[in-house]
Formats: sequence, structure tokens, C-alpha cells
Amino acid sequence: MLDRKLLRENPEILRDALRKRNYDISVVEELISLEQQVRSLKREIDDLRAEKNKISKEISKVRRENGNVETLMREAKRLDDRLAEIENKLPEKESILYEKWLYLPNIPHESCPVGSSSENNVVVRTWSKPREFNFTPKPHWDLGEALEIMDFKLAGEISGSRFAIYKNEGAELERALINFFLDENKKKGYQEILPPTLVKEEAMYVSAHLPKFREEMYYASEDQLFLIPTAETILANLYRDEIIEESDLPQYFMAFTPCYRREAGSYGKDVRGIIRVHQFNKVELFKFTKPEDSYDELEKMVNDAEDLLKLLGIPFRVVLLCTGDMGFAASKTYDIEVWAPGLGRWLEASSCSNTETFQTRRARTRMRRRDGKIEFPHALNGSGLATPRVFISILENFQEKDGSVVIPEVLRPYMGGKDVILPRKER
RNA sequence: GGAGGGGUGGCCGAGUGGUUGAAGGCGCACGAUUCGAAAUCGUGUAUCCUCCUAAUCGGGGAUCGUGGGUUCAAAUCCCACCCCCUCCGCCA
Repeated sequence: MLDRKLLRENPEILRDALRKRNYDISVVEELISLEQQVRSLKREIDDLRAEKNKISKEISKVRRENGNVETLMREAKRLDDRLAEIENKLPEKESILYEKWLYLPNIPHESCPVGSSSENNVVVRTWSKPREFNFTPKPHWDLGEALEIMDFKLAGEISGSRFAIYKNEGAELERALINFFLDENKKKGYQEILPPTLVKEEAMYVSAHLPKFREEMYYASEDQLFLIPTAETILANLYRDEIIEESDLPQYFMAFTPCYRREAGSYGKDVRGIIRVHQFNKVELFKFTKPEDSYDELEKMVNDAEDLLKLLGIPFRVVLLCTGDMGFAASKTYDIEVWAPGLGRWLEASSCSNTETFQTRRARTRMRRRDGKIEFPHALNGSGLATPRVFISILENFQEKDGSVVIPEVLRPYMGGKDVILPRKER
């Protein structure tokens, strides 16, 4: 959510932001007029209430002195009628304005490349060279099924398409990744949170997954609870309705959770394997920072995520998203893409964003400066990391000609010292 | 799921329908005292919106879990919902 003062003080910033994101800018005029109406209604109401409060106090005083209050009462009632008339108009206008306001995306940072699609994204750096194979590398679904560490047929029967079952070393590898991510991030100062994965509707508004992205989430209607699409939802709510002292910033958090996404609208896309699944595991990173520090903190967060891949030895590249490709809540986003030689393409394994005050406004999370001034801190989120594409990348990058997969060294302590996943019969 | 109790400022805690945005205490900040500290004394200490101002100051409105209602007037009365606690039932 943006600062409503923009409508009065600098609507051009809004139009510019919407243009960069390929949104229709005509909504701005509509909002300006709505905001003016709401504000003038509020003023009228405030003035009338002030008058009425005065009379009420007068009544109280006259009563105490045993005077006659009838004239005053009549005056108060008359004001009441006028008030009721105006007060009735306000909630309607206010809610229209609020609803529309919630649908406005965040303002892109000036350092973001302007462009309309992923083609305008900028690769800022690439780490390590993709390995040369002297055989044709297989996709992870072939490797996974042959090694009997993944079962897509069974998952399909039990849960449907876009679900996976991990077995044996597959399950172990998944668990190893999660623990490895958590342990490494902890060294960087991220506090661990283990949250619920079902949340109330109001919490979803804070992260800005609502109202716009209702269709992308699973909903337990009986209990009116949403399954989280990411732990970002939870972490953005950590300081809801609270004021953080400036001296307590920055704050780093991480949370491991399963993530649930309906993937509506991506029918027929990435249906094989675990490139795009309805349920996956992710360790999410989250920061609350002072506004002046947030862009440095974003760089650090990206580096933290990159470090995980470096330790694993997985080739990756860092991509700065252009304005048209950025998420709704983001001011600036870096994606980290890992190389998947079996698929022959880069896969997004992390997305790190600065949302500035977009989420903290919705959460009413504020910070108090040393001089007592109140303002909104910035909030940042990033994956550190989501497992499926790292899993893919490990299988596909570290496969051998015989179909076995070498386990990255840093994961071996998490897998009882095992260094390779061999085909079933050889185990 | 059934029965009961409760939600007030950073925290504890008072609050007869009317100068209560809210006593008192703790905490915190600043000042005095002190060689310095403790103790003591003094002052200050919620947030949001809005108007005025260059800014400070100041004016107005709103907020005592949330939303509605009664009333000239609600923290206080009524209704609904949310949350917390206790007991019973069920249960990993």
C-alpha cells in the first residue's frame, strides 16, 4: 500500500510508476477525485462533531448547575440529523477508495530497468560455468524415477498433477537442503521462526497477496483460513500494529515452511517433474530495516542467498528484474536463477525484493526515530532458498553417466556422510 | 464441541453514562542534587487523521480487542464477532 498523500502532493510519481508497470493510469484521476471527496466529507463531519461535543459538554455543565437543558438538547438533536446524513455517505466512498488503493502496485525504484517483459531483465552477474558433459544430461524426472527417489505416478494418484513424492535418498536430500539452508542463514544472523501455514484473511492483506491474488491461494472455507503461498506472509505480520525502536533495526528473520500455490493460469506449463508444483518447501528470509539502509540490505540478502548456491557448487546467475516483470509489492527485485543442464534452462530459485513501506504500511508496522519521530520502516523478503529448483539443479548438474548423482560435499554431513546416490540395485 | 471468566497506554492496574485520552504505580527520557552513582525531587512520556505555520507551538476529530446499536453524551449499557484463560469432553 502506498502513501495516500501522493494523490495530493505528487500524483505524477504514481502515473509514472503505473506506466512503467504497464498499468492503466486513468485510475489516478479517479483516485484523486475520490480522495478529495473523502477528505472534504471527513472535514465536514469533524466540524459538526466538534460543535456537538461542545454542546454535550455544555449540557453536562448546565445540568450540574440544575439549569434547563431543553434548548441545548434540541440543538444537539438538530446537529445529529445533519451529521447522520453526511456520515452515511462516508463509509461508501471511503471503502471504494480503499479497495482501489489496495490494487495499486508498488513504485519501482529508479535503479530498476524499465521494460515490459522478462526480455528487459538484466543479468548482473553469473557464477561458475555450466559443466561440460560427455553424455547427454537427463532431466531430473528421469533421474529421480530411475534412482527411485521420486515418484510422480504415485503422487498423481494420491494428490493429482503437480505434486511430488520424495522417497529414500530423495526425501533425505530434501531434508538436508532445508537444514543446510537454515544453519547457514543462522550464521548470518537470521532468527528462526517456525510458523503456522494456515492464516486468516487479514494477514494475507499485509503481505499484499490479497486482495489481488486470491485465485492463487488455497482456501479452507469451512474455517476461513488460507494456506500460505510463502512464509513471507507470516513474516510480514511479525510486527503488526507495533512500533519498533530505531535502535532495534535492522531485524533479520527466516522461516522454513511448505508453500502452497494453486498455479491457476499456468495450465500445461512446466507440468513435468518439480519445476512448478502446488506444494514445495522454502526457507524464507525477511528483514525490517531503516529506510536509508534498505537497498544495501537488499544487496546483502541477495549475497546471502548466493552464498548457499556457491557452497553447493551450483552455477547460477543473478537477474535484476525490469519494471514490467516485477511483483506487485516490490520496489526492486533480484532473481537468482540456477542452471539445469537436463532441462537446458535457467530456473528461478530465489527472488529477493525490497518492498520499502508497501507491506509495513499495511501491517501498521512503524519505527520510532531517536528523536521520537514515527515513520514506516522498510521490509525485504527473499528466498534462501526454495528447494525444488535447487533439488533439480543438484540432480541434473551432478549426475554421472550411469545415472548416479554425486551429493554436494556440504550436504553430506546432513545425509549420514553419504557422497553419492546410486541406482537402487547397487545400494 | 459444552460451561464459566476476561480483553484499558511500553508494562501492571483503577475506572459510579457527563471537564476521563483515561487515576495510581512501574519503566523510560530530560533536568536538579552528587566528585560520580544509588536514593530523592521536578518535568515530560500513546497513536492515527486533519487544519494552521517556513518550522516549532497551537486548533479540531478519532481511537480503552473489532464492528454495530441505545443516548444530547459510552471505556462504562445492549448485540455480534475475534482473541486469551479455567473446567468438562475429544484427541496426535
